[in-house]
Parts: sequence; C-alpha cells; structure tokens
Amino acid sequence: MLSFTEENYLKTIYHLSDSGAKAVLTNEIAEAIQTKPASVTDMVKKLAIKNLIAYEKYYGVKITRQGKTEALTIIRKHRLWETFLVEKLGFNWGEVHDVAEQLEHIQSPLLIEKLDEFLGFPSADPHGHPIPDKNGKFKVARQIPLAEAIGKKAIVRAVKNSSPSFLDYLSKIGVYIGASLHVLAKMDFDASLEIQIDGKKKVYISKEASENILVTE
Amino acid sequence: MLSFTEENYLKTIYHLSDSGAKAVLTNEIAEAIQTKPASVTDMVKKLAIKNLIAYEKYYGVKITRQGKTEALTIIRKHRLWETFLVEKLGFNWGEVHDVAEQLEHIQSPLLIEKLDEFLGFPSADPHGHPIPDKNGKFKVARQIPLAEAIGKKAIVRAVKNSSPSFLDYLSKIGVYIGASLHVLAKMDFDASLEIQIDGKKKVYISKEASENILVTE
DNA sequence: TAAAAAGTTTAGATTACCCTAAAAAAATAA
DNA sequence: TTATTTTTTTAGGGTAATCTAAACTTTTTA
Repeated sequence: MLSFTEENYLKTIYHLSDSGAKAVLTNEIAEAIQTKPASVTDMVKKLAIKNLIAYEKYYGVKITRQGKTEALTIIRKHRLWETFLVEKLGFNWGEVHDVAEQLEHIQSPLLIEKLDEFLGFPSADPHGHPIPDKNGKFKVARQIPLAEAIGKKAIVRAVKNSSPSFLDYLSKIGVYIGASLHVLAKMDFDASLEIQIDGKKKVYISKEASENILVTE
Repeated sequence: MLSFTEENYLKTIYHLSDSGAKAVLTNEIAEAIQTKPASVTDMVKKLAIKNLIAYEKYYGVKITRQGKTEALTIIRKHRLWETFLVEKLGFNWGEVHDVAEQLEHIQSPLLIEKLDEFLGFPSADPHGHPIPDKNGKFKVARQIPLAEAIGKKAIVRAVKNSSPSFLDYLSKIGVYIGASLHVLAKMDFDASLEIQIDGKKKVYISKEASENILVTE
C-alpha cells in the first residue's frame, strides 16, 4: 500500500509525463510538488524499488505500467470526488480542488464504486476532465472544433493551425493544451464565442480562432 | 492545526472520559489506540502543551474545554460521514466505521457544513449516536424505556433496576451502556422484543427487561 | 508496612519524510 | 574542447511518531 506522500508523487509524475514520452526530470517534479530536488531524488528511489517508475540517475524518471495503474486510480478518485462536491454539495467549480486533493487518498475500493454509482457513472469531472473507469480506461472522446461546443465544457487538446502567431495569440489570452473551457455564448453577428477559462477569466474568441482549437467534451 | 495522529488521540481520550469524571489512564489510551504505553506518554505531553488536555505524571489525563471542542468537531465529522455512507451510498450499518475513521480527518469546514445540509441536518448517525452541531452541542434526547422504542434505533443510556442479577443478564446477552439497539419487532403474545445489538447479534428480551433499559432515540 | 506486582515514564533507536550544503555529472557557451 | 553554468545526487541532519528495555512510581498483597 502506498503512503499519502507516495501517492502524491506518483500522481504528479503521471501528469508530468502525460504530454510527451520523454523522461520526467527531478527539477520538474520538485517544482510541481513544491519541494526540493534532493527530496525528490530520495522519493524517486523509493518508487523505483516498488516498480512504479523507472529511474535512471541524472536522466530522469518514466512511469511504469504498474505505476500508471496506481496513478489512474488516484485520478479516478479525485475526479469522482470533485464531481460529488459540485453536483451534490453545490460547491463552485473553483473551490473543489483542495478538498478533492485530500479525499483522493481515502482507501476504500467499495466507497469509490458506490460513489461512482451514486453519481450516475459520470465520464467527466466538472472541469471536463475524463474520469477513468475502475480498470483505468477512459472513454476516448472525439476531438471537435471549439466552435461546435456551444454551451458546453471542453478540454483543449490540440490546434489545427499551429502558426507561431496563432499560438502566441492563444497564450496571450490564456488558452493552453489541457485548459478547461466553458463556452458561455455565441455572438450572433460575427460568430465569436464568449468563453471562460478554467472557471476564471472570461474572454472573447473570433470565429477563425474557434475553428482552429480542437477540444474534447 | 492538529495532525491526523493528534486527532485520533484526542478523540479517543474524549470517548474514554465520557463515562465518569475520573482521569484517563495511560494504559487505557494505549489499549484503545492499539499502541504502547510509552508512545502514549509522548503524545500526551504534546497534547498537554497545546492545552487540549491536562496531564499529571503517573496520575492520568483530563480533557480541557478546548480539547473537548476539538474532539466534538471530529466526532461531528465522523457521524455525518457515517450518515452519508448509509443514507446516500447504501452502505450497511456495520461497514461504515473504517471508512468514516478516514473521512473524519478531512480538513474543510465548508465541506462539513455543506454535507450537513445535504443530509438534512440529521441529529443522529445510523447507529443512533447523536451528531453535535457546529458549536459542539447535541440535542439532549429524553430517556425512554426500550419498550417504547418499537421499530426504532436507540442507544442504551441507563438501567432502572440495577440489581446484580439484571446487570449480569444484560452483559450475558451483550447489552451495555452505549450499545446501539435496533428494536426489530414486538411479540404479540408476551410483549417481548426482538432486538439487534450494534448491527450484529439478534436477541429476544422480555417485557420486564425492556421496561428497565433506558434509551435515547 | 515491607515486598511484590502493576503501571508509567525515560532513554535510546528506528522509520518516513524533508532539509541544507557540498560534490558530481551533464549541458551550454566561449 | 575547455570552461562555466545548470542540474542532480550524496552526505549529514532535523522532526514526528513509533518501539524496546530499563528505571521509576504507585498500588496491591502478604
């Protein structure tokens, strides 16, 4: 069984390795987990002994199949709890993360299965992030242009047009791969969209831009 | 802020001092918490420094007003979570303790207020134990003879007749102060009761006995 | 009430996690 | 390609919670 701390490291490493097949570096983990590189080195050795990651000195860390499975059950728990907090307890979208961060460490497989059922087996959390099923698989959602997601919440997965000027524009307004967008409204006169990013900043996006951002619901 | 471990000690000390105004002894705590007396001594000093208990060497420990307040918020959380698990997730009465033992340590006052509201501000958990309100007060329930609690769940508070033979009989069938009884049925022909003790053992109790056991709903 | 037993505390280790400072390796720049 | 900078690891400690064994109090028993 994993400790609270080991679970946090593993989850973080999973998220950091999500984009790209490259090894995750010590400093990245330290930054993400708000700790010192020396502490990361210690923990990373422990996780390697337990076969949850492959660790090569000075090179970095890769998550193993077994580690991925563990990480996915933690993520499943996190997202189910977030869904519960918003849907059942009436929390706001932005208030749930810290509490879910604690709840994800509760150990009880039965609890999670019952919670899943109680929530009606949701496939995404309130941010639009997919919830893995009990075998660690998520439903692969089809990518659609943001322009087709009126009124919905969606996660940015890719861009069609990857010209520097477009990417620059996106980063300027705060849109990035993985961002959670809520498409609040479509303007009739020019088909521009009003969107909310990560439950916070609201911005307007032109028709052109909205057709070049690919999202999953 | 208290650690997970400090919370467990405090809650245990609260429960042990519940019956009687005597000091709680090191060995009692060690027994209850499944640890060694030496460890208890260490922790008890820490809690005393934080003014949660009064500790006198070789004599024992008494919980302070401040300690009581802390203990009651933990107990409130525990009992609200137990109620949630049974009422909303469909757990059985007997399955909830271990999970609630974990959930009671989640830190978020807002979560607890929202959970309380979601559950309809219950005044007792599924075992019949009263749930303190957010100021640590519980509704003082009136004591009634068990004979008047047909179909209900109730906690044993006292006995009217305290003859040794009656007490002996009670302990033999498994009824004790604090036990949680569910009165399943009343037999028509002799007014005896079928009861379930702590969600486990089912026994029959005579009319005489049922009139001499005082309970709160 | 003195001796034995029971209960409690202290001393000294252990484990998990984290830290700082210094050493070592890898990446970058001149 | 050597020197400099950056990154990572090692060495050595610190704190929280636990333990065993030995020392010390208190209670019980004879």
